[in-house]
Amino acid sequence: MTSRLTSIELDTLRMWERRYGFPKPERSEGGSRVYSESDVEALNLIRRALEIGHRPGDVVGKPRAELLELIAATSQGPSPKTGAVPTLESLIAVIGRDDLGALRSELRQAAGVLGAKRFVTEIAQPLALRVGDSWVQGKLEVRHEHMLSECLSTELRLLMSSYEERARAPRVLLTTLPNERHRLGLEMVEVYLAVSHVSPRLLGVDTPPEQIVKAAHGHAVDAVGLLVTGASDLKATAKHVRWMLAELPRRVSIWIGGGAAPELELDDEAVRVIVTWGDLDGAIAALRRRAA
Amino acid sequence: MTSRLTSIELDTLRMWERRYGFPKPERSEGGSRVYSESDVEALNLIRRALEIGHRPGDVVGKPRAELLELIAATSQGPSPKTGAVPTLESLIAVIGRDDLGALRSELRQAAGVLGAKRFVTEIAQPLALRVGDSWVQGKLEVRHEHMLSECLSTELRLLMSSYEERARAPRVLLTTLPNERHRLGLEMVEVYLAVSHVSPRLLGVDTPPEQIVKAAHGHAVDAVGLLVTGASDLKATAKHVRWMLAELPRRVSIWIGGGAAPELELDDEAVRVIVTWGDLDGAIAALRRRAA
DNA sequence: TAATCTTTGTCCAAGATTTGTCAAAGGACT
DNA sequence: AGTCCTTTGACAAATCTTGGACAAAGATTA
Repeated sequence: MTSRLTSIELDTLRMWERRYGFPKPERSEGGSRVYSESDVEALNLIRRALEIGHRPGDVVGKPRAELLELIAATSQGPSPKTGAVPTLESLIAVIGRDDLGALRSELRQAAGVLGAKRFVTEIAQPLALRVGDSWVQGKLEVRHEHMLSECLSTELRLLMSSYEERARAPRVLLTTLPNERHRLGLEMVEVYLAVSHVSPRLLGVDTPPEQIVKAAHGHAVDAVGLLVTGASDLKATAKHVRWMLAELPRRVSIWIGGGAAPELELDDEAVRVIVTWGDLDGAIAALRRRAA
Repeated sequence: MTSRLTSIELDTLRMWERRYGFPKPERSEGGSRVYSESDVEALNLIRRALEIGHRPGDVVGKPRAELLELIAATSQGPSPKTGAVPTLESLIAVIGRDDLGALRSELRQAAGVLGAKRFVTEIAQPLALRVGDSWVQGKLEVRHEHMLSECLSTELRLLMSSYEERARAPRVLLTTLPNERHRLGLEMVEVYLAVSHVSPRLLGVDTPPEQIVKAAHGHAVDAVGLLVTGASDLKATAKHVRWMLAELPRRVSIWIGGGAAPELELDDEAVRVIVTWGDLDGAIAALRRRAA
């Protein structure tokens, strides 16, 4: 029987057996190789180790425990708790050099040292702001902003992946209205909420109001968070929000965040305007009071 | 009476009886074979075992218990620890229920069991396709597609985070031209490239051509990969690509992927049209040959 | 950057075994 | 006669085995 269970080429298996002495299957009467279950399991681990960059000579033949350790080690990455946090200036310099590798590792390190919350408030948000400004001033270009967005997005999602869903936590749906495509801010809020023991439901950007309302029902959320930047059409946004206010149950409040949020001038007690991280803390506290 | 209940050729059954002594049916007065019910059952088990890849000589004649064990071992994975991979149907059902938590954990598990490459080609890409179709058919709604995009994006970036930068690997810049906002495909390609030991540089979507060219220089890439879906303006895209061909160094090739890629009809040896994963493999191989 | 060495996957060949299909010939029944 | 099933022999196709050879990818060095 060919061991197709591992999606490893037959020739490769033979070569490993010849060179490294593993796997060493039993033989049936005719001489055919019969692989044991533990061999198959080990081969699957080896395959994963190879995918993340290890070399066959180093991993083929190692015991299961060691393989598991290897895989776990790289998937979480070494998080040195020491070392200086990079400054915004140095990060901007790295971005200007198109140095993707350096940017990634600096951000990763900052996230490890500072923790999720401070990474968002002290690095991610101000850095995005400053790079945006630099672009306006002509010091950086669009591609630099794109590169930073990608890296920050990756880091933020990495941070998110370590948070477990909490059963009793209040839920907040995060999204933007049509024609508003700034996803980065949403992801920062997502992490911030997760750290604050609120369960965020990120729905992506550019979502029609009726879909937001349906999703609010489907996810049984306690609040809907919208991000509004200067790029949005304020009049259309205000109309959409008013429509949603009428459609949503009364216990669901609407959070409107972003620089352009105050300009909407929506006057309703179910609407909360959020500009600073402090405002967000306030909104979270209000949500908990209501729940209690 | 022929036992066609098993969809096994008559001659084959005879041969098995001759060679392995199984099945050994009773005879009617005239000498015709009369198969028992348990024989039929065993033959069906054997057929399943053969489909998995076992050889007739090894499985024909084995007792039922052993056959069941063999089938169970492979159908639910090599060991009890690694459970079954969720099917596309079950995933779509989870999405339709707005069950974010379940979707996340199913995807995470699938990625762990299948490995990065197979997760992309067997889960992420087909699932995105089917959910898109379901949306068109009215079975799912936009918010479901949004939710899936977010979850897939998270998983893909998680997979990316375990790859280490390779010094000598060829580099490919990944992005889309203006007004093309499908990022998910880009992220799938990013992971696929990383697995293939090519260093991807994801620049985000909606990037002006002159910025792409500058980034290609800044990152010193060997190829520029663009994703073109049906949503793109084909004429504008073709114009942009031709402009970039003139501006980029000759050694930098342009990869054009996505369903709408062939319709561009760009005839240039520096341009590679990529529709299937196999095409991508070919492009990677060509890149390596050129580098040597 | 280019040259060199090591590692590693794939391909090839020749031989042994396994395995499905075909053909021939005989018997039983309609 | 014609049909169906039987037994038996033969054989080609497929799959496995052991090795050798080689080119490509990666790491190392100058």
